[in-house]
Amino acid sequence: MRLVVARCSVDYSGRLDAHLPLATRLLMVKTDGTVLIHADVGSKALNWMSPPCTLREEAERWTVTNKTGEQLVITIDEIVSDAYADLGIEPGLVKDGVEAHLQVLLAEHCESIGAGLRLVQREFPTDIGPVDLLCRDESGRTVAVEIKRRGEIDGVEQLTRYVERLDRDPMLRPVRGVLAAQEIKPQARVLASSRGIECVVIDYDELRGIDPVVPRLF
Amino acid sequence: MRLVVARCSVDYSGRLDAHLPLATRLLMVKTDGTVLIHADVGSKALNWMSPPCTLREEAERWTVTNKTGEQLVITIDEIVSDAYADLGIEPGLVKDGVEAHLQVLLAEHCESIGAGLRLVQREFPTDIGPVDLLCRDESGRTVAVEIKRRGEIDGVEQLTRYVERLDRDPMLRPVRGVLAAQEIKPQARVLASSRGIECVVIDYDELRGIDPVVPRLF
DNA sequence: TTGTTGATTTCGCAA
DNA sequence: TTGCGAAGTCAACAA
Repeated sequence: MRLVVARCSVDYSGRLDAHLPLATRLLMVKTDGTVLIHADVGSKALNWMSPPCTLREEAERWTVTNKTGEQLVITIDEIVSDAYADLGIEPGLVKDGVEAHLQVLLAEHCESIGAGLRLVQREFPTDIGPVDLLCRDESGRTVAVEIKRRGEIDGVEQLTRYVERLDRDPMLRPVRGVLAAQEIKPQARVLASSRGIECVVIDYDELRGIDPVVPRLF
Repeated sequence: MRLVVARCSVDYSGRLDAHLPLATRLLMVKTDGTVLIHADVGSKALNWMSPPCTLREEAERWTVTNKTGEQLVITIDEIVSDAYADLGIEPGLVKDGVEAHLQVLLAEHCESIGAGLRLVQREFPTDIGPVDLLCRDESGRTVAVEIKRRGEIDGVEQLTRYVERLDRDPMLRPVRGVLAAQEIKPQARVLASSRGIECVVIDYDELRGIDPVVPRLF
């Protein structure tokens, strides 16, 4: 990785056009071709080019291009420092607690979504995409469950489409919908209510505690 | 800005849990508190903490926390280098070609959306949010236009809600919907069709060429 | 402070 | 390769 601190101006032309006036910034050039331009504030780079891309370095003009024709032109006014660091390989990030884990746990413990719920199938296919969980309740009625980490309006819309679709199948009808999430936004709750969709808040830690089918990753 | 290259392992606990095994990485500490951890590949940081947050630095343990209780713990095994650079203030990024520009241009040139279309109002308010453009067609029928850079399912859902809402107003009824975007995804097209919503693809460069009402920014 | 929406979103997975 | 959905999405802006 090469770390250059330089006074520079930048022009990006691609999906949109963007321009950075002359100022001192950090230019990060990675081994895979990635170029990132950072200011001393903010968690996001001001400008960047994602790999695969190539850097052509001239005297005071760096040009980074990718095969889709996007271009990043860095005009160097003054190099403040220029350092190289050998970082070696990256073992990679391990994550725990994403939507996929929640789905696995809820499939194993349907009763956390509603008393007496039994799993029919995970990722039940419909012609507009798979429903997260298809279940039956105590009375044998079909229940379509949409799982989200955070329940928002989009999730309610998505579930509405699934329920509408499944409800056309005489073998499944009548179908009710349940939105299960670790957190449900007020607006989503209102919309769900008006659509006859039930909202259930899931406690991930509690759920993981019931039965450690999926051991902690670290 | 402080740039530290170090062999370290990292644990994040907050919206999820994440772990980085021991390896050499770049630690970027910005003046506003931002901490970013970069490997030598990829355009995204492996781990980070966004401001406002505070860094507590102990011998071999850096702890970054924010007020919502998220925590980033960096365990330092070995410091390879530690440098400081004064970047000064950032004048900021100037952009051209985002959705807002598209809306301005289309408001000026409704005929690009459909022959004979006349603008009634931009950002026409409804009780569920503003419609991008409200127009009338040649026959005097109300047309609600939703503008997106990329037309996807969300945009169709959004427009559907607006049309449904506007259609309740006797002064506007009957209302038809048009999704105008530089690019429209197949699934969005299918859903739009089933909802009776028209899709129009807009050429931004051509549109800007018609009449340079909005001069180029740089 | 909360909510909504756009983004050069990025990223991963599956068809 | 393309399409689609999740993300610690982030960040700007309005209420």
